[in-house]
Amino acid sequence: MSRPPRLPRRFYACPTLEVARGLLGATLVHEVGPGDRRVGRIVEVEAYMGPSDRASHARFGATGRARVMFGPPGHAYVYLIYGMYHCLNLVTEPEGFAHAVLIRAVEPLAGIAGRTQGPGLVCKAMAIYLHLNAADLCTRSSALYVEPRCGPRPSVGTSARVGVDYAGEWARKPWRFLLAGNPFVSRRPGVPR
DNA sequence: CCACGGATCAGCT
DNA sequence: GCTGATCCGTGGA
Repeated sequence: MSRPPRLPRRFYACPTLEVARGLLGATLVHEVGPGDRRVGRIVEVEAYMGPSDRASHARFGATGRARVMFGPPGHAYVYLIYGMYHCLNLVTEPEGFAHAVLIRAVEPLAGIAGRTQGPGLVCKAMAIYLHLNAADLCTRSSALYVEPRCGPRPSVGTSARVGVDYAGEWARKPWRFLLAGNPFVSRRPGVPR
């Protein structure tokens, strides 16, 4: 019995906007333990475009928590936000570029209890915490990984990124991508809560 | 050392 | 629409 393939490192090494679009419809898997396999379809992501992107944690350089983004692609960047939620990013582009894609929402497929419409809720529902920071998504044994989308290319909507108003013109870049009309997207494009 | 604010969310007005 | 919860990285003194 063969398992579905994991997205390989060469997928993550591609230009970040391509990776972000390519992740939509793909399947995020966290094998927490025996009998606990949490699976969700990625329906909303955001691209963070390196040190020059004033909305990115990489804007301060390869220091502190952001160091993982400067490392090789295909690794998880997990951080604590507001002292109580976690956010999952997937590191993209070749080592040194510090680009990443934030997973903002998934559609529950298996093993998930609770809401998943927002980056903090995704991590809570899928038990993704700091222990997975810097985890490699591309090895055969990794507990966290992404399976490629199967089926036709989905209809993709875009908007400005959420919660980065402090970043000036960078906040207006259309680097949020979502499955148009999917009910598990965190909020409608352009419509505040 | 201390102050500030954040890639969030739930709950309340 | 606004606010509080609660930790940690950054930047200034």
